[in-house]
Formats: sequence, structure tokens, C-alpha cells
Amino acid sequence: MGKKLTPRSEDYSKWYNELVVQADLAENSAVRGCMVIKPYGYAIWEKMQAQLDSMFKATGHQNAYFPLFVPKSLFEAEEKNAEGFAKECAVVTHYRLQNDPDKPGKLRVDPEAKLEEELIVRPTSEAIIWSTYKGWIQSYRDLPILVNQWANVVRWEMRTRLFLRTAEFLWQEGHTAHETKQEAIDETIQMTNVYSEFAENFMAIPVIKGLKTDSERFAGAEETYCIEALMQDGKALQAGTSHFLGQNFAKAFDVKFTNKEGQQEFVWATSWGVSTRLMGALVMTHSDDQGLVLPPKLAPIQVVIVPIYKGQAQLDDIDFVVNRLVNDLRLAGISVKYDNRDTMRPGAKFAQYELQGVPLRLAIGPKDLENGTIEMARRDTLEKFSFQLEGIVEVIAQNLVAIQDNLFKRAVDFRANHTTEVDTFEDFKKTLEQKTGFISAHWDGTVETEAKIKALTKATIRCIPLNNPQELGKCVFSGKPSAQRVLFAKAY
RNA sequence: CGGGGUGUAGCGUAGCCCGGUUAUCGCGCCUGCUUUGGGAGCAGGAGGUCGCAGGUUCGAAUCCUGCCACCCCGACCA
Repeated sequence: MGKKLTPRSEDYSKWYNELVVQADLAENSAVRGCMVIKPYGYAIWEKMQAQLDSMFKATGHQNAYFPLFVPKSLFEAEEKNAEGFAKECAVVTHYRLQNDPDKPGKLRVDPEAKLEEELIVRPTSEAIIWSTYKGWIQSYRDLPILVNQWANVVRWEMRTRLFLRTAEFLWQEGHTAHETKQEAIDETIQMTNVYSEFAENFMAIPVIKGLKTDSERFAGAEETYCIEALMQDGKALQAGTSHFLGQNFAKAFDVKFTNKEGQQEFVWATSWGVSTRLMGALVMTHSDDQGLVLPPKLAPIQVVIVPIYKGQAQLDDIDFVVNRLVNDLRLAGISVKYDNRDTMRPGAKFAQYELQGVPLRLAIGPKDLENGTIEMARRDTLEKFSFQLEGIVEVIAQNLVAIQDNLFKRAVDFRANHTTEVDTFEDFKKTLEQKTGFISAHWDGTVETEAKIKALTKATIRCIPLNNPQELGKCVFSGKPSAQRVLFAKAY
């Protein structure tokens, strides 16, 4: 395998190779920073999608789909939102190619085929969706609208990072419309909670729920709620956001409704999203030198069974036993792969499934057949145990639960060990350099202080945690009075 | 977009400074035999527009120019 894979080497691309490849595009292509998600990686994304989708449905949402292209006039309607995204938009200006008269066999953009109005490839869909909602909403009886979209978006970032900031990425974006401010705020908080439950219960990634400061808030939002996670290299990752949009988009797109009193009012809005960035979070939270470590609830393959044998006769005997076990496991709702390929030796298979992060590996050979046993290896701890075949399904089910719990506990411990309260700027800098992770410190609440700290240390305020204990103190930078601590970190 | 680095077979690389037969090595791949409780061994074999485009030269992976992509550091961001 060559190089060691370590979570701190920042050589994450080695694991990513199992999941994706960098898009290898045509020569002279201006497309960069995109990724091809391989089947195994996509299978993980599908598991995540399925779980999130069911959580969205359980909270009353429906899926819909809106166009990829946003006419420029719509895009610019909500000024702050447009301004925030303007610098990273792909723009369609023409709609036709033609043979190049100067270069035989080559194509060129037909200069006659210029669009009247440029189309923006959506970097987010508020504009196109709210221009559509205008036609859907007249009365309070039309509200709320609780819609989610699974889509791809394009953000032409100056600098891309695989999974964490690709030029094109897959995500879901919820866009809801409400009668009252409180209802919209409740929705925003509800979806923050959905995200945090998903991250913790399914991805086994502990997250801090909080509010963004003015400078980190989504362009066009009144308030941005977020979940912040801590990666193994001590950097923070914004894992999901939920925005209370106030009436900004309703005003920009003139979306009014008649309330119960017969008066015209602007609609209240939210939007919320998580993306394929979460797959990066999964890798950077749990993986080790052996490769990926997947939480059982999101592993495309939860259990892999590897036969150890000499000759076809032994394999036949093992097949007989294992086929029954596979059947029992499937009946128990456990996804299992029996890898009895004769083209790869057991050791190579072990290594491959470790790289892929399969939570449990079973090995069975002639000795086991004699003794009625089977060997089980845990991916999270790399421990091996021998069990009686009798009752093994129950043991496997228990171990899958144990792995899920252990991954979460490990990540919680890591975060606890990398969260530090500091009260002086000296300690702030020292902690950031030597220990990394989250720093809990007092802040005077001003944009200026936040910017200065960022300029000096590269650390930003990740969030003001929800339900933050109020505690009088002095700003770690300015010394001015502060009512609470906030969380700082270097972020991706 | 600024600074630094890289680009040679599916992957990782040597060669480049100092131009000169048929481009190096390992892994992987294919065939055969032997193997199989932690990444198999032996034998044979296939695989290359040296990132792209120009230029210099008798001759370019090597020198020059431009472009593209990727990585790291900034600014920007989910």
C-alpha cells in the first residue's frame, strides 16, 4: 500500500481514492475542482440521503425539483444573497455551438447564439424557488410550504478541496414558507435539530449546535443556525446550516399572502442544507491508518465474510455454512457480503475491507468448521474474537450497535480533549498552535474584534452555542465586558 | 487571483540541472503452474500522444514561451 494513511497527514486523498476520483476531464477543460463519486462512495451518500429524507418526511416535508438555471434578473433580486454569491457563479451566455470555420473538426461558440439574458448555474436555489413560490401563495391557507430539493449546485470557488469544497457538489436544500415569524424560527431550529440528530445518531459525529455571528451568516439570512464538528486534525467543519431568512426573499420576490384578518403580509422563510461535505466529515472524523472507518448505520456493507480454504472441496463446505448465515443475517436486516472470490487471497481481502471501512469482518476456515466457530474482527478497534456459530447473528447485531456507540464516544472524547476554555489572548494563541481544536472564550460581540482575531490567528468564531450558559467575563482580545463564551477554531 | 511546488503506463516513481540508440524501477494487470488462518511464489506477457500547444535544435521527457490541471500557503466559501 506504500505510504501510511494517517488522519493527521492531511493526505486524505488516499482514502478518498476508494470513494471518488478527481474528475479527469477533457484537455484544456476549464472545469476544475469537481469529483467523480465512485459506486462505493455513492452508496454511502445514498444511505445518508435515505436517512435524511425519512427525517425530512417525518417533519412534514416533501421533495420537489427546480431548474438548474437561474435567470440573472431573478438572481440579483435579493441583493445581499446575490452579492454574497456573485463572485463564484458559473454563467451561461450562449446556447449553441457550430463548426469552427478556422479549425476543421473543432467547434466554437456560435456568436449568433447569445442569450438575451444570462443564466446563472445555481449556487443555491433561493432565487428560483422564491420566484416560483410567488405563484403558489395567495392565502394563509396556502401556507406553510415545506419543500426540500435534492440537487447539485455549482460554486466557482477560487480554491477547491476534495469533498469539503468542490466546484460542483450534491446536497439537499429545504426551502419553506410560513405565515408567522415564530413559525419560521421554529422551523429553522427544528431542522438544526434534525441535522444534529443525523450527525450524532447516524454519522457518529458529535456536533455543537449554535448561531453564526454577523460575519459568518448566510448571505440574505437574518439568522444562521449551524452544526459544527471537530475533525481529527483539530480543525472545525461546518457540517450543516439552517437559515431564518425573515421576509427578505418574500420582499425581493414580492411574495405576499392574505392573512386571516384579510390583510396582505409578506411570507416568512427558511432554508437549510447539508451536502456531500458530510462525507468528508465522515472520513476525517473516524478514519485511521488502515483506511476508512464507517459507522454501521451508514456502511453500505455492514458485515463481510471471508472464507479461508484449500481447494474446492473445502470451499464448498464453507459455502454451505456461510450461505445459511448470509440468509439469516439478511433476515435480521443486516447487509452482508460473502466474498468467496478465488482470485484474491484472504489477507488481501482483509486489507481491502479495512480500507473500505466495513464495520465487521467474519473469517471462517476448516478449523472453524471443525469447532463450529467463526472469527470476527471489529474495524473500529481492530480486535479479533472467536465465537460459536450458534447464535452468531445476535452477536453480530450487538457488535454493530457497539461499534456505532464506540465511534461516537471516541469522537466525543476527542472533542472534549480538544476543547479548551481560555481567558487570555496569550493562552488563546498558545492553545490554537499547540493543542488545536475548539477554544471557548469570551468575546465582546463586535465584528471588529472577530476580524482582528482572525487576522492574527486564522481562528474564526465557529458559533455561539445554543443554550450557552451566561457567564460574565472579559473579551479575550479587547478586554471589554462579555456575557458569554463563544467557540473559536481554525476551520476548513 | 498572488506566492511556492508538481504533472512520465491504472497507481507510485527514476531520468530533467548537463538534449543523443528501443524512457527506469516497483505495485497493479493478463496467461500458466504452485498456493490460500493477515496484503502469495515462480515463469512468461501486455500496457506510454513523457499534462497540452508552440518554439529552439540534425535530434527534446530534458532547453525556451504560453496554456491547463492538481497539491500546499493566502484572499473567498457549504
